[in-house]
Amino acid sequence: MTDSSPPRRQRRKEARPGEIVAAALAIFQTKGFAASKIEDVAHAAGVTKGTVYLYFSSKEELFKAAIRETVLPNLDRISDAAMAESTARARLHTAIHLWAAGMDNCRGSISKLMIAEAGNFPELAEFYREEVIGRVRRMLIGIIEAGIAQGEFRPCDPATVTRALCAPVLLSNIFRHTFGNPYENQSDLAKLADSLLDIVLNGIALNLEVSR
Amino acid sequence: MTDSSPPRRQRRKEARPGEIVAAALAIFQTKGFAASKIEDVAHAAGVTKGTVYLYFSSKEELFKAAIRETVLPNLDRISDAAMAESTARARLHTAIHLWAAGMDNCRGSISKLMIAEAGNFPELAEFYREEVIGRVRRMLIGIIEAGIAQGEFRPCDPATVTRALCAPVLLSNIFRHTFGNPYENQSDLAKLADSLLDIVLNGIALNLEVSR
Amino acid sequence: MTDSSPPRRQRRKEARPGEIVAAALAIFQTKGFAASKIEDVAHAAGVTKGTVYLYFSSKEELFKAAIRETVLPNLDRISDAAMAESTARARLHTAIHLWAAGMDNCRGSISKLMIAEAGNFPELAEFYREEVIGRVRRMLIGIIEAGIAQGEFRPCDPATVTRALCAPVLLSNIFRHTFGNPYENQSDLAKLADSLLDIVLNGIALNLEVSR
Amino acid sequence: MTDSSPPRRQRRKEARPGEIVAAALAIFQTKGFAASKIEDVAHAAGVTKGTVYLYFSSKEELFKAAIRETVLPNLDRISDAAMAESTARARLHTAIHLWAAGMDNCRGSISKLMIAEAGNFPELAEFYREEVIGRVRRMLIGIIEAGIAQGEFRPCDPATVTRALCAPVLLSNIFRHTFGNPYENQSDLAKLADSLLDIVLNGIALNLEVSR
DNA sequence: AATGAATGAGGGTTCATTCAT
DNA sequence: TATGAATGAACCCTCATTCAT
Repeated sequence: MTDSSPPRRQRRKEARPGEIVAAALAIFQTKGFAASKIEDVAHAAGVTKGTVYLYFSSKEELFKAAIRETVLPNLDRISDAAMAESTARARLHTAIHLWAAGMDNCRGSISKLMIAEAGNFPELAEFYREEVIGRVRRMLIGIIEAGIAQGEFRPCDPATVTRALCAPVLLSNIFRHTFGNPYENQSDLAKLADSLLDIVLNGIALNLEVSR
Repeated sequence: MTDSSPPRRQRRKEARPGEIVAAALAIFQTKGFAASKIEDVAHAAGVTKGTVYLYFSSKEELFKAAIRETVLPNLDRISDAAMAESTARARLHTAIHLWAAGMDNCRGSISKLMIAEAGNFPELAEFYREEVIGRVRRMLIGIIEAGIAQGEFRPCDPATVTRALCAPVLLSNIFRHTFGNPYENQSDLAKLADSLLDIVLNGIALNLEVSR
Repeated sequence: MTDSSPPRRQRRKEARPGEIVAAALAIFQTKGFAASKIEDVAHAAGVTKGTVYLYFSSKEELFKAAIRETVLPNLDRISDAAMAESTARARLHTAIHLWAAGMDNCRGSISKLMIAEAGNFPELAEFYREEVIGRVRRMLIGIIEAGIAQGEFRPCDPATVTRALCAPVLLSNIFRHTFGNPYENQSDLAKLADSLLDIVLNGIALNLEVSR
Repeated sequence: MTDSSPPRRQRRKEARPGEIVAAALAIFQTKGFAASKIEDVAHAAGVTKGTVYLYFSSKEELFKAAIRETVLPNLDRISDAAMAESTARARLHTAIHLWAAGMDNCRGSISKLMIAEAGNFPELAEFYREEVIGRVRRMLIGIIEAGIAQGEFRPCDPATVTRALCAPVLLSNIFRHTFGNPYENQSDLAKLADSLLDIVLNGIALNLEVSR
C-alpha cells in the first residue's frame, strides 16, 4: 500500500491508528455507520477487533477520527492556490477545480457520509458544517464579492453563485457513490466544473432581456 | 399519557397503514433506516410494534412503502403544468418552481434518505434513480433542448444546465434537513430557484469574452 | 365434509367445538404443538382465531381436548370383538387387526404426537400411558396368559410377546407419518400384522434347538 | 452461583463446541426442538447465548451438529462386529445387542427427537432416514437373507423380521424417554433383545400347524 | 356468537464491547 | 501490544391472547 515503506514489522506501531482510520473511512463511506461492523474495519486494516479498541474507545470515536483526519488537510492548499491568481475569474476557476479534484481522489464521498449520519452525530455535523462547508463557502463568496467590487462580475448574490457552482459538483460526486457510475456519464468532475463556470459566468440566454 | 389520551385498542383498519407509513417516513428521514427502531415508528404512529407487522411484513417492506407512496404522485402534475407554458424559459421556470415547492412541503428530504440508504437497498436505489431522478432530469433536458432548437438558448449541454438548476435546490433542501435550518438562511427554495434561473440564464460576467 | 348434514348456518352452533378439535388434531399431528399456530387451526376449522378462544381457554386446553376426544372411543370395541373369539390365537388376531385398522384410518399418528409432546404435558402423558397404552397392553397380555394356561402357547413372557406384535405396527405407522410413505413399502398395516403373527407364533428357525 | 463457581470468561476454544453440542442434545431431547431456547442450551453448557452463535450459525445448524456427532460413529462398529460372527443366528444376536446397547448408553433418544421434529426439518429427516435407519435395516436384512439361503432360517420376509426384532427395542427406548422409566419395568434393553430373539426364532405356538 | 385489529411478552440473532491470555 | 473468545444488551419478528365492535 505504501511503496518504499520499511518492513511491515517495524513500521506497524506508529502506523496502526492511521491504517485503522483509513480502513474505517472506507467502510463507513461504503456501508454507512450503523451497517459497518468493527470487525470489518479491523479486517480491512489487517488487525483484529481488539486492536481497534486499543486506539479508539468506541465506534463513535473511530467515526469522528475518520471524519476529522480526512477532511481538513486540503482546504488550506486550495485557498492558497486560489489567492495566488490575479483575477476573480481565475481564482474561481482554480478554487473550484482543486476542490473538485480533491473529491475525485477519494474512494467515497465524505459529504454523503455526513448527510447520512448527521442526525446521529450532532456535534460532528456542527463541526463539519462550520469547519468544512462554511470554510469553502466563505472562500468562494469572498472571491465573488471581490469580483463584483472590481467590476468583473455584475451585482448578484454571491451565496447563490457559490451554490450554483458547488452544488452540481458535490451532488454529482454524491450520486456517483450512491447510485453508481453509470448514471454519471460525465465521469470526471473537472469537466463538469468547466461547463458550470461557463454557464454561470456567461448564462445561456441569447436575448438580452433579463429572464422573468 | 394520563389525562386525555385517546382510547387504546382503537380499530382503524383503513387509516392505520397510512399513519404508519407517515410515521415511518418521518423516523427514517430523521435517523436513517438502520438506526430507526420499529418500536419508535409504532410509537410515533400511536400503535405498538405488533401492529406494524400487521400491515407490513418487514422493516424493509415498510421502508419501501414509505418511499413509494411519497415520491411519485407529484411528478405528473409538474410535467403537465410545465408543458402548458409557451416558451422554454417559462417552462423551465414553472417546472423548477413546482419541483422546489414539492420539496418544501415535505417534512424531511427523501433524497437525503435515499442517499443515505441506497447502499443497503440496491433495488430501491435503482427504482428511485430511474423513476424519480431520471424522470425529472429527462423532462428538464427536453425543455432545454427545445429552447436551443428554437433559438431561445445558446448551444450548451442540457444535462449540465439541468444540474446547475437542480443541484443547488436539491442540496439546499438536503442540507436544511441535515444540518438544520440555521445554515440555510434563504429558507424558501422558491427564492433560490429564481436566483438560479437568473444566473443560469444571464450569467454573471460583465464583459463579453467567454471565461477561460 | 359431512354428507347429509343440515345447511351450514343451522348446524354451526353445536358442531363448532368438534370441528375445531378435529382441525386442531390434524394440525398438531402434522406440525407438532409448538409449531402449530392457533390461526392455522382456526382457518382449517373455517372460523377465526377469536372463535377458538370462545370454546377453549388456551392452546394447551385445545391440545388436551384434541387428544382426549380422539383416543378412547375405539378401545372398547376392540376388546369386545376380541373376547368374542374362542381361541387365544383368534383373539390375538382380531385384537391386533382391529387396532391396526384404527390407526390406518387416522390422518396422522396420535402416538407420534404424544411422543413428541409428552415432555411438555406430563399429566397428559400420564393419562395416555395409563388409559391408552396400558389398556391395550393389558388386554393383549391377558389373552396371551390365557393362551399359555390353556396350552395354546408355550411358556413365554406375555409382555414381550405383546411388544413383538404391537411395536412394529405402531412404529410403522409413526414412521409413515414421520418420514413419508415411500419408506413404508408395506403400506397397509393389516399385512404387516399378519406377517408378525406368523413370525411370532411359528418362529423363523428351522432346526429344533432353542436358540442361544 | 456464589461460592466455588468456575471463573467466567474462560477461553476454551477446543472444548466449547463439543460441550455446546452435548448440552444441545440433552435439551433438545428433553424438550423438543421448538420448545428449547438457545439460552437454555447455553446455560447448560456453561456459556451465554452469544457464545453459541460463535460456533453454530443458527439453532438449526446446532441441531444438525447434535444429531450428526452422536449418531453415526457407532454404526460401523456394530456392522463390523456382526460380520465377524460365523452363523446368521450369531450375527443377528451380536448386531441387535450392540445396537440396543448403543441406545442404552445415551441420555435420551435420538429417534424420539427425530420423530418429533422431522416435520419441521425435512432435509434432516431425510438424512436420518437414509443414513441411520436405512443403514441398520439393510444390515439386518442382509444377515437374514443369507440365513435363509444357507438353510438356517425358513423362508420369510426379512424386512418384517427386522421390524419384529428392532421395533420393540426402539419403541421401548422411546417410551422410556417419553413416559418415564417406571413404565418400562424391563429396564435394560439387552434382556428385551434376548427375549425377542427367542420369540422370533422359535415362535410361541406349541402345535405344529401354521397359524391362521 | 363471532370477528379480527391490536397487543406485548418472548425468542432468535447480531454485534459493540470487554478481558484473560 | 495484540488477540479473539466471551459477553449481553438490543433489535427484529412471531404469535398466543385480548377486547371493542
